[in-house]
Amino acid sequence: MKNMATSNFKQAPRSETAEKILDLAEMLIQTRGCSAFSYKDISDVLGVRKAGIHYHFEFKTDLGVAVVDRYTEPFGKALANIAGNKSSSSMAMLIARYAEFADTPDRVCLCGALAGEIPALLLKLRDRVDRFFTTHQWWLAEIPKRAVARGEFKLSGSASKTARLVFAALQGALVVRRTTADASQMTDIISALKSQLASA
Amino acid sequence: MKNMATSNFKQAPRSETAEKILDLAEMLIQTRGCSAFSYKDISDVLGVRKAGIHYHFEFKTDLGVAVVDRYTEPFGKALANIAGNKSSSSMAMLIARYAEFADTPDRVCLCGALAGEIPALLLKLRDRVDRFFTTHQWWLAEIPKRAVARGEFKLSGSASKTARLVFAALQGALVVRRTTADASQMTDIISALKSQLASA
DNA sequence: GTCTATACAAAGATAGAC
DNA sequence: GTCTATCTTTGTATAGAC
Repeated sequence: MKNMATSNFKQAPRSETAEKILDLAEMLIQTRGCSAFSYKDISDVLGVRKAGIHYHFEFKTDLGVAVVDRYTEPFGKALANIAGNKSSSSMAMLIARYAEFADTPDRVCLCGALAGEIPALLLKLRDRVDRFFTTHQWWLAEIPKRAVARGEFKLSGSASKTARLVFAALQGALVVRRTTADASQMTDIISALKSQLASA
Repeated sequence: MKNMATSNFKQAPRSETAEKILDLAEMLIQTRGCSAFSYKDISDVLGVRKAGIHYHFEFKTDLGVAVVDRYTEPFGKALANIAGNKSSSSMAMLIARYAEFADTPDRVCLCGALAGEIPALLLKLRDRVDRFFTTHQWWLAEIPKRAVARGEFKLSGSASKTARLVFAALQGALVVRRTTADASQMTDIISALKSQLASA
């Protein structure tokens, strides 16, 4: 787990079209999943032929990897930021940040969406999803540990188990919310999570 | 929410081949998702042509609906059973049952998998997933309420909020576990969940 | 460097053989 | 009632035009 905090995915600067393709692909994966979207979905919107997309991203898996890398980077920064914050509510900040980041209606966490079809993905992409999850759960354990060290609150159970619960609940909440299209699905779960943590 | 407990999906008796198709489709949806599997995946195993599957299930959506209905029925019965049980550990039974039901490595909850690609599904199938989730969360609120009524334990927060947290955590746990292929992902979350509920 | 025309395979579904 | 042969559309990818 060494150097987990600083693992990064530096990205080459990209053309404007490439960024638009990434935007659309990200949205499509989050709403429909990776297998259910095609280059046509993207080319239709951009007004080029399907093959035009292949120039920017030769294979679909490459496109998927690029989307994940771009998605992952600011997320990791936000977590590091929260961990460094010395104020008294880092855990709440963390949950809020997480919820907000995936706050677009109909979207789940990008990596949550991909995790749902892991066996259908090529290894390269699978690894990215795996890494995203591992990193996040590491942070979710690390942040409360630091808060405890600062005397912010006490921890009853194991930090890593609690971290896993929080992470799973957030990922699951995004999925459940989608079926009912009911925003309270998300807010209820977050409030339950907070009150559980407060008493821990 | 009336009659939620008894909503049922009666099923016509089916040929042996049809049952085999359902078995395979269920497995494929749980591992790869609905969009990522095709009739060919099934016909290859069964040793018939793709069109042979279409005889048993004319459209892919029909197959999906049949899979969900078959999956849903015993699940609902198990929940009703647990709710009726007068022993002292219904909540634990519930969680155990839930975990066990989806205990096959690499599989997530069937409806969790489908929820991940809701916008890519036809309405008929979407409704089934929606109903599964609604029913389950109803039970997850109802079961602790009954336990409280029997003096099994006290409830600090709202029952329905807690129910939503439990449900989301279990769904999320199944997804997260898959990426890491680490069984402790599931057991850690369940144990964290139980200890949270015990203190509630 | 950017895109179009085209190829090739796989998808879902129909019509008809047994 | 059960399955095969076949059709059409869509999906991914290559080769080549501008």
